[in-house]
Amino acid sequence: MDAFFASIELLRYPQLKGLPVVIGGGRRRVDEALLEAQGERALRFIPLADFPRLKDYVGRGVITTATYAARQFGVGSAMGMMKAAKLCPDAIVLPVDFDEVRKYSRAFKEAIRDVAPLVEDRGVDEVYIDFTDVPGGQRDGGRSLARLLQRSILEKTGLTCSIGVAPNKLIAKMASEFNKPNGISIVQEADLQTLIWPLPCRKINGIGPKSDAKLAALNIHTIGEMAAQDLGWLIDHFGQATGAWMHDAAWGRDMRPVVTDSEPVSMSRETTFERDLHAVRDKTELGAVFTRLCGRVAEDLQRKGYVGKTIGIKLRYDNFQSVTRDQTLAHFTADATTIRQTAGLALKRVPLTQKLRLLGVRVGTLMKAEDAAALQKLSASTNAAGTTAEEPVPPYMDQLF
DNA sequence: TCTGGGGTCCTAGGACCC
DNA sequence: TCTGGGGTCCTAGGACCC
Repeated sequence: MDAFFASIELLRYPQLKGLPVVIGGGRRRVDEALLEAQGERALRFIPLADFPRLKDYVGRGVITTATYAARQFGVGSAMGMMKAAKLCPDAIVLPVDFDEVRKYSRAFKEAIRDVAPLVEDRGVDEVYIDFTDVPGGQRDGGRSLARLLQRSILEKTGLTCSIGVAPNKLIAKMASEFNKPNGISIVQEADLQTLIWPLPCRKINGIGPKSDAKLAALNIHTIGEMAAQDLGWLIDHFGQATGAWMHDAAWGRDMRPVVTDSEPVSMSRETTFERDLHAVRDKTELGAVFTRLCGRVAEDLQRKGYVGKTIGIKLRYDNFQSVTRDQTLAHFTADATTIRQTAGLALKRVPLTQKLRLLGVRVGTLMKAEDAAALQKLSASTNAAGTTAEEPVPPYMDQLF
């Protein structure tokens, strides 16, 4: 989806069309005052001059999306708000409306599934579609179907998207970047040398800043240069798995299927404080935040019907260094109190002399709550038969089952 | 006035078991 | 007269993605 979060706000405030607008996180809702003063309904009609500007922003947020007009100023995703404010002080800044984002996310995916059912979720604003067997999918090298999808998404959401069509996910992802916004790009196997090889390695989904820097140090800057390396040489420098993957990627080879359903591995909640907190001096505040995070994770698990076995905490010191601690329970849980207690034990294993800027809680090794319940019953009956030692059922399981 | 939040996957070491 | 070869589970950190 093109500039997804920003485009959603533009539907609500059409008067912002063409202007530099950034959508930013941080819990300081810059438009709270506006909302209070005018009410949600009236906001649509407020004059431009009343919208909050980047230069007035206070807080530690980053930009999640910038409109194309804002990008002209060098402002982009993941950039700190304060830095962006220097580049484009008069850009209008709005907070992410998560409910609205989820709503449009569901809507555009539904529009796609109506046409092509094999869809892999890649986050709120991105999907892979396997349209090998969709009627008409092969016409025009896929262009007809891509156009149909764009039209249908626009009709149902008012939003535009960019589509890359290719023989596999790796190339399709790169192709989708070629014609933004509202573009279609078709890349066939024969186009590898002309369209893919000249690109910087960083364009490969999976090559991040670290790998890119390492490649650059080895004097490899383009995908073509990567493809020219021996498989053995890449393995020597990047290890068996990564080296082999890099070689395949550079040659446009990717056999990964489009995965239409997958189970979550972990659920987490984390927060960056408005100011750095000290474990001792700000003990009360920190404790309250910690408990709230545990409560929210528990809520998420219960709402989605999962239980987990590994409780983890994450914290980030004022120097931005992060540490994590894990603790695995004997039983699955989704109970806030159990999570809080276990996370508390994990927190005790971490040095707390330095100030903290972030605290997070995670629950991993997830299982569907109903499967865990079935498992519980099974082991209970085994116990009754006397084949296994009796295991006490911890109190939080009562609540669950 | 640096640097969000929610995820996945990989690696590597150690404990422990047979 | 020095110490195997699996396998699994757990933990910590880090790269990367949207």
